[in-house]
Amino acid sequence: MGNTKMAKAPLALERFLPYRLSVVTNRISGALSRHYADRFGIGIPEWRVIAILGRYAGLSANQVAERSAMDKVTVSRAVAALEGKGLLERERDDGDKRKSRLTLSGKGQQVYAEIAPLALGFERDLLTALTAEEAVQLDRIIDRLNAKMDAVDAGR
Amino acid sequence: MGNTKMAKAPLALERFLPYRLSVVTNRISGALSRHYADRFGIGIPEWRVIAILGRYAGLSANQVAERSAMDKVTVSRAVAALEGKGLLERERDDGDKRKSRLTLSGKGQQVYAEIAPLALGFERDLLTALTAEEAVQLDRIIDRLNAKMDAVDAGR
DNA sequence: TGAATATAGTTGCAAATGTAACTATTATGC
DNA sequence: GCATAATAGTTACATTTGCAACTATATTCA
Repeated sequence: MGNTKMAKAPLALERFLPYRLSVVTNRISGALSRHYADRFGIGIPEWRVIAILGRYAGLSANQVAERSAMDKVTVSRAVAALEGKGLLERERDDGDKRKSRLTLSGKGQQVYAEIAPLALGFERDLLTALTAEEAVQLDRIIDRLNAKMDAVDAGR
Repeated sequence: MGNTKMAKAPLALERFLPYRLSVVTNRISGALSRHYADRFGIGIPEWRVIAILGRYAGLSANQVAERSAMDKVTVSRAVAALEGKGLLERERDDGDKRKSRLTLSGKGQQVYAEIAPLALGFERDLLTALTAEEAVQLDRIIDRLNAKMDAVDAGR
């Protein structure tokens, strides 16, 4: 104990995990969003709402927020934007008038049908950078980091 | 071939890698930045500039931008903010008057000396969620994804 | 019942960020 | 050596985002 040679690990930003994660993630998100921003004129929040509703029609805005890990303000604005573009319809819930059932319009479903394969193609291409094993590892690692963040958030 | 049962993989947002990466990364960045935003009143770009200059004093703003993966506008604003807070000093380069040598002031070095261990501690805690092996895997995976994005960017 | 509390969703305002245009200085090529 | 192009850094503007406050409806429980 008290090894006097023990230097403090220096902080090298380029080796710092949160930094590294942030850089690579932003590069990936940026490239992906350029795809559909260019072609469809929609941003990430709108795309997420479409992706959710494409699979689970009739959710409320709050349910979309939960499933998309976005806060309700972001969802509210994305929903308003999509409605304005005629891609989404709201229907007031009769049981609880605070809520709305959200569904993609026909046009919205068309967009979903075009974007979903595009997104999956992007993901497939991205995964060519990894071996099948690494893809599995990454998946598990993300789960563990999320679990860790759950714990961190819990103590707050 | 032609397996008629082969359904198109549906797009499940919660399994979609760019989405998963984005969510976990934002959680981590958010938690980390709360640490030093609360205590030191600085944001991520400023923190990155401090981290770089703490190790490499005298770089120009552009060199900081390269090493921190931020664009030059972001760096310019972070530098101006840090200068305003008295954490950083600029010295016009005599050879090339467009450039400045950037260094942390004494106060800036103090802040660096406080934040660096805090950040490393956060990283260490985060890594308790992973085995040593997984940490190595994640490192390699990030490198490969970055290399892939290099290739993507090159074809642009 | 009805006052207090909680929930769904929206809006307003301020801060953060990105793109493009701009200034100042330096390098290049004819 | 001068016109053109490149580079360092800043500024302006438009967009995005996040937080807090707000409206409307629903729930609780005294």
